[in-house]
Amino acid sequence: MLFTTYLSGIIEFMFCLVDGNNFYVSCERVFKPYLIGKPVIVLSNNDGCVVSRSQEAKDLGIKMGQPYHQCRRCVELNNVQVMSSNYALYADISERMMRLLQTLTPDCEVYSIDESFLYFHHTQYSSWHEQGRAIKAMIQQHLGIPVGVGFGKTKTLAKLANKLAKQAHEGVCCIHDYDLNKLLKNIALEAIWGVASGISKRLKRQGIYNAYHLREAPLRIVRSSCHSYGETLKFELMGISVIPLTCEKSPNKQIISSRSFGVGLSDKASLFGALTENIIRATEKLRAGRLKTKQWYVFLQSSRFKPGYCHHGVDIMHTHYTSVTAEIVSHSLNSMQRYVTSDHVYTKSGIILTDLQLVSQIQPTLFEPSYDRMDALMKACDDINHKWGRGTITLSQVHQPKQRWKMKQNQRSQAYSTQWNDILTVQ
DNA sequence: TCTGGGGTCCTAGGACCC
DNA sequence: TCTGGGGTCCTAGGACCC
Repeated sequence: MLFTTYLSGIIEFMFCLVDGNNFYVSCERVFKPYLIGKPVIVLSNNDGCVVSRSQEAKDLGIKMGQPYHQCRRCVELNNVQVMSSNYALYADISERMMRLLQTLTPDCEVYSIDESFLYFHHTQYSSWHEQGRAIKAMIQQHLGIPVGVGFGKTKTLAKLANKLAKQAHEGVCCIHDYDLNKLLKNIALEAIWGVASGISKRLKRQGIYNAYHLREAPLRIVRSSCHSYGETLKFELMGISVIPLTCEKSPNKQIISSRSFGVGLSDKASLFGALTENIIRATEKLRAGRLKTKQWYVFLQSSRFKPGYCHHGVDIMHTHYTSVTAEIVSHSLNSMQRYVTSDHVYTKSGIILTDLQLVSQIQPTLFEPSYDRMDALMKACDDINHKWGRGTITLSQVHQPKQRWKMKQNQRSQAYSTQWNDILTVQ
């Protein structure tokens, strides 16, 4: 286990977590300023669940992950503005935000679409709080996105500081400016990064009820209930950095593409069309990561909320590494033939690519076919689709009749920053 | 009526070997 | 009647994250 040397007062380093507030809602507000100050929610694919809420919507009691149909009445009564998710827009704003943060320090780990860990050896400002205010102002000025900034001697403490920052510290908090003992006594276990109901239940059985208890608990106790994971949490809360910053993005270990249809489907053309769409998306990601796969899993499943739930999937082992869409489509559809009967009504399809390998590290076998021409063709298709928009060239021959599996996205905003046709017009 | 999607890491336990 | 011990590898499933 690696420990970062921590000599208080001699080395003044700090981890920092910058996190976009209500990120998807904030992205929508950048291009629709009339949404500012109003309750707004963003829905998941198929307009199924709530995945982002403005503060006003949170105050109305709308929960994260809540099915839309459950809060529809509240939405109507309070005139909540509802948006379908527009991931192209969020991903683009995210990329701009991360690029700005990378100008502050090379030690920057993009952790998710809306948050990054930064590591500072020292600050040129009068305090960490001032540094945080400067970061907030920079993101606000360049992108119009409000962020929270938290500082701590470990990633776990920075994460905690970020949470506190959003509650009552003008969006900035350095956790070491406060009486840490007192503070941790008021932090519930579930508020700690990496602790959810399962682990908290186990810790409570040992008499550990808050962050302070966990930090002070004997190693033997945390080990017995949570193995090395509990140990990591304890050290991180003590201010001893155990979870390192990982600036280099490691290659994916798996790639998933799955979608619900919105309606139940049982006809072969629609189901194979949906599966093909999944495979096209997954293989595009595969090639974008300069990877190939030798093993994958395709599946069809029915609604979990209806009686007679079924899940049918096939594990496919290929003879060699490939990233050719048509090849994966053809093997997958052949294997799924037996499950596509009129007896089954499915609502979701998907593919999981596993056994991924970087193209540069693949050792070809003596008897496998040459992929040079197919790889070149795939690259040309990807380039064209990237330049002229997804779907300009279809990567599979499967007949796609009415596209009944297409997502419901009734309230989607435009792709303001990634599609020429959607660019705002200034009068 | 309507209930998301995409990831990682860890552990227990089975299978197998000598 | 009594049925070893130590090791590796793989996988399913749990737990967590956003």
